[in-house]
Amino acid sequence: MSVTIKDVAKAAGVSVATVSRVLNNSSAVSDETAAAVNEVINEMGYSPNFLGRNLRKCETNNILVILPSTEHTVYSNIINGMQDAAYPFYDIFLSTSNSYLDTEMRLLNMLFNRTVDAAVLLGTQIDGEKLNELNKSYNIALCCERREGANVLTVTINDEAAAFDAVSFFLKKGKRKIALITTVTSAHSSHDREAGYTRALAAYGIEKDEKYIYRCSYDYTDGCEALKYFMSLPEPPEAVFCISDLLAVGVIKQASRDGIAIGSQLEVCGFDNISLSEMYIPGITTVAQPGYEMGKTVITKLLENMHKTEKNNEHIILDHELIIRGSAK
Amino acid sequence: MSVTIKDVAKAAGVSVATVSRVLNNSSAVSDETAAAVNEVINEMGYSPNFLGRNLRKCETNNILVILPSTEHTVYSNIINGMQDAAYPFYDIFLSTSNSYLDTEMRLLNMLFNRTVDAAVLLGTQIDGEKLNELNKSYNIALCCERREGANVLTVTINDEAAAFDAVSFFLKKGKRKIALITTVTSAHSSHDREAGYTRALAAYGIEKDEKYIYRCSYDYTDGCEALKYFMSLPEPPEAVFCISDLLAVGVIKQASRDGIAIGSQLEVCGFDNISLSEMYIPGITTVAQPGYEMGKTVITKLLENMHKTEKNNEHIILDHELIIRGSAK
DNA sequence: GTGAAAGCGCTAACAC
DNA sequence: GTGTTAGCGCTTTCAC
Repeated sequence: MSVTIKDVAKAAGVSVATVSRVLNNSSAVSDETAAAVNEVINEMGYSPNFLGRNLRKCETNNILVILPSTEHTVYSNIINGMQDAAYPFYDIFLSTSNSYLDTEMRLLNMLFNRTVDAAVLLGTQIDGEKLNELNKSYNIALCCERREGANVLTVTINDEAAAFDAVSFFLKKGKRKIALITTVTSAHSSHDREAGYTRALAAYGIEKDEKYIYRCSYDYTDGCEALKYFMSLPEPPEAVFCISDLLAVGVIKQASRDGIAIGSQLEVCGFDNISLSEMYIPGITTVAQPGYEMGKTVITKLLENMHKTEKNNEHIILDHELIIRGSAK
Repeated sequence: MSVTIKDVAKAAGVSVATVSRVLNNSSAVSDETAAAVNEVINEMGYSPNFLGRNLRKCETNNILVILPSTEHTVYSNIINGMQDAAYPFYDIFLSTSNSYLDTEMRLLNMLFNRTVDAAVLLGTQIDGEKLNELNKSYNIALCCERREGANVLTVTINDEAAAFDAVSFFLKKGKRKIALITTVTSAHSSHDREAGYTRALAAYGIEKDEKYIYRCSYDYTDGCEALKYFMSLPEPPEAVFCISDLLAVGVIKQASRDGIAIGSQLEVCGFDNISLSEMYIPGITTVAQPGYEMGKTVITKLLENMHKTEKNNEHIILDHELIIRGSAK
């Protein structure tokens, strides 16, 4: 196999303890010895075997991040924030669950078998009770999606308030027939966003009307179908609030096929501010989450938890922002 | 700490060796003993510590995949293919380098310190010579981007031929003034695609004209700038071949601002077939890479290499496909 | 079919 | 300031 600490010790004429001290910048070693050891390390191309180190120290300095998918660019900023918060003490491993509970649990084995010290879940299928149980024995956190009943460190925006703001934007401009496109999933953010939609309407004395609500999946083609449905109504909506940018894209794409003028005849607002929303024609008005900050925060707090006896299981809420573009000016 | 194999052995009244045999489904253990041990394992909620196992076996069953970024959805299918090829024997860890050589080397430490058994690089900054050196001591592979001088297992499409096909598509339709938008990076695919562009023109007796070539970065705003430049020419191009879909998006976005009709007045072809290219208005004609198959292939071949004495360092080339959409019919 | 024991590479407590 | 040594949790060889 490869060169070990023993080989280095022998070649440098010192004990393995001394080599270990040099590796860990332990103070109690003379400059000359350190220099000599380092020289041997370089000469031999020695790299410490972390399996030995980790076993001994009972920690790996690795954090697992489970993404629902890499299909969406929503997570990009979050990941950058996470990596910046972790560096240089921890490494972030990304893995994707494709939103399957099975896959999530399989990935969490890395937590159970000590391959990683902690895990962050971005949109999990695991229920609150199970999360609480996991949180007793392991270091976990949620990001982007809260989970009902989970008393676990969580970082999100206030989805209800964000949706309220988006829909209020339409209302303030005089729109009254406002549709909603949402998803039929267990994702809590969808429910919260619908609640914000409902509250905004109520604030203007408008009752939620199920015929203006289209419930579907996440795909952009669902947005296309939604638009067809809305336009088939006797009184089509004047504005559509979508709980994701991808759905908004579908709406606009279908509108372009059907000759409906987006921004004038029909206004559209998305959610997430993925890079696509700026690039699309027209640009898509949307709600931005502070992704980088969310990622940085969740890792920072998680690391704190890992080095404390008493865990902080708070739900941290960061500020959202409405980004106005061509689809709803 | 947590429950160990020793605890299980004691509770089950057997030796640790027997517990280990049960864990590894070793044949030489009686059914009764196995059942008893498994019961204790479940009761105690025991999960083997992989640090111990991995140290002992000198392998982790983890593979590191270094992505340039998670900003782009190009990699999504590739990753799915990789995971399917690895499952259930290996886990795939994703990590992003943001195309920094420093970060790549830092991530490769996981290879040196035995945190992972192998690494796959999707677009690396590391030069061929260094890759060859790494390939001597470690298990590595390239995917998507070949590297000049690297005699390392590599899976790509034939970028030169793909670009040739795309540009030939324009030529066959009678277009003669065909522009190219490419990137000034070390990415080999860009050079190969430019070579394909040049060869296609030459096949029609057209000499490459630098005024029809715009060299920039990867961002979609570069595509916007490129279009402005091309339209400022005395004889603007009739078609534009972009080495990425994102650049094509920029071109089309700017065209919509400037009132240039895409698909008729100007045709545009991208590269990669990211999901956006289907969703855009108009849909973007582009070159598709067989992402899933590429990911599956590179992991399959890499695993073969890891269990052989003689490494297979071949360059595997998979088939590309031209996808025709509204931006160039 | 089962157990005893060595040892993977490393760190850290203890001795000097 | 440095060396000796135990031991982290596991697998595996060798006895029996």
